[in-house]
Amino acid sequence: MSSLHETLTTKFRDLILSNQWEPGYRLLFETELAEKHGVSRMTMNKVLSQLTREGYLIRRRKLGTFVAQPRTQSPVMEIASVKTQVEALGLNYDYHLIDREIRAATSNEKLRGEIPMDHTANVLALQMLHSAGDSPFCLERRIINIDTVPGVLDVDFSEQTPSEWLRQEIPWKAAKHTIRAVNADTVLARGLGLALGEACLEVIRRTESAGQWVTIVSQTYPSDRHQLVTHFTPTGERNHDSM
Amino acid sequence: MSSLHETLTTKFRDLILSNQWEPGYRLLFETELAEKHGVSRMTMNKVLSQLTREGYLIRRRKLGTFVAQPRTQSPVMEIASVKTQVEALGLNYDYHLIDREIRAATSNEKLRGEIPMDHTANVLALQMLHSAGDSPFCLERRIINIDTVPGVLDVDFSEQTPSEWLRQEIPWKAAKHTIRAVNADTVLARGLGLALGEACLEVIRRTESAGQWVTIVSQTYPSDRHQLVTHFTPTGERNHDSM
DNA sequence: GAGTGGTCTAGACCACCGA
DNA sequence: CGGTGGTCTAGACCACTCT
Repeated sequence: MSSLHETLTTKFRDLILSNQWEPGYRLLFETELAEKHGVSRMTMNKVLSQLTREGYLIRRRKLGTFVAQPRTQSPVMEIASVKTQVEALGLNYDYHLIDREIRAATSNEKLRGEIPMDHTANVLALQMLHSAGDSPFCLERRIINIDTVPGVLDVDFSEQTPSEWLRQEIPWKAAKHTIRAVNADTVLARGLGLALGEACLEVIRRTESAGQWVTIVSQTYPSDRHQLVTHFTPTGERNHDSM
Repeated sequence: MSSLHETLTTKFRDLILSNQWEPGYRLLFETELAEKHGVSRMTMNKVLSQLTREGYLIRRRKLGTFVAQPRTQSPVMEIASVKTQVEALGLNYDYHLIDREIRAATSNEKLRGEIPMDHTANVLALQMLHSAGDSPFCLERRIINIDTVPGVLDVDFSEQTPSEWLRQEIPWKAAKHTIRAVNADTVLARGLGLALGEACLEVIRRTESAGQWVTIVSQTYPSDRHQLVTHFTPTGERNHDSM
């Protein structure tokens, strides 16, 4: 934390994560930044190289250094995008909005620790079904924090999935995934066309941006239509696919 | 791939991954390495710093630079270590070897692509039950590639779990996880004390080292006793817990 | 052609830590 | 105290790419 390049690295990273430097923003040139912050060009280069390695910046000769677009194509997001999963299987993707309501957060949602206890404002609750080639593929139940996503009430989610819309709207978000197995209850069985009690894989994703929760989504798949695949290396680099 | 420091970085990384530089091995000092490879100290420092960031090296002033121990404590391994999971719950951990046999790989295992079709040698097949405070917690079914783990046939796995033993024996291994939901069949139901058909979370891990498969393990948990948690950030850094 | 990032060097000073 | 890693600098040359 004490060295010059580390200080500058965290400073720049924070500016990007807090969206004060928006995706696409062109930074000053390396020499200008070095002079402005009173360091040598080598030191500033260390900072910019590191942030480039971390994926925050994109550098192009002659053009300059730019804040990267958040990785919408990253393996993380592949898990999220049901549409991509279905199309990867060579099947027609379709989705259908089942329900949309504006309501208070339930105490159940608060008790699970997903929403702060003192969150009193209403949330937008959506329920939808993703299908692959005429057969149901995934039942999605989502709530959205209206405060953190201004304008969300005006969007018609019957044409664009909330996942797609939010991805464009909220850059640099962090997520927590919880994965578990559940037996199909009546809602799931009817929605997904399964027998009661059939094993399903449920992926719950809680998304944060700038320290605030944005959306919480539960996506439930029939076990025979979905599994998660993850690759690990000893140093902690990982890749995720969905199958 | 063309720059000096990148070439040296991959060269050193390969030496570590292939175990030619074993964990704990002390490298030459920075100045010596620089001279030996005909580069400046700054360039060699870039190489060593990068590999330290990646977790391959550990550097200590005055002592020197050492190859790191593979991360036995990493989040990846936490998923693997059932013992750690149980103890994190504050429960007594115990495990029991149910079955051990030496047999040919089944065509089923080969067809799933987990084992090369031309693998004709026998494998060691183990089946065991992990329990948490007197109640069953996880049913584990494992096969081990005898060729890649010399001495495995002499080990008594009734005292030490194969997971622990293999972790010490095979450093720098890569793994692929497949996660899915299954209904409890008769074997699972009896082993885990569940009703037939209850939803279970199955984690299948295929481990490789130096390009060869080492072990394939399936760990099945009752859905109410286990779920996976994963944290994501926009740049692709991830952390895994198990709950 | 011109300007930017990419890389490398030689040298320097310092902090830390083990002896 | 001495040696090692950690860091920073000033300067240099090159490659790439846009104009």
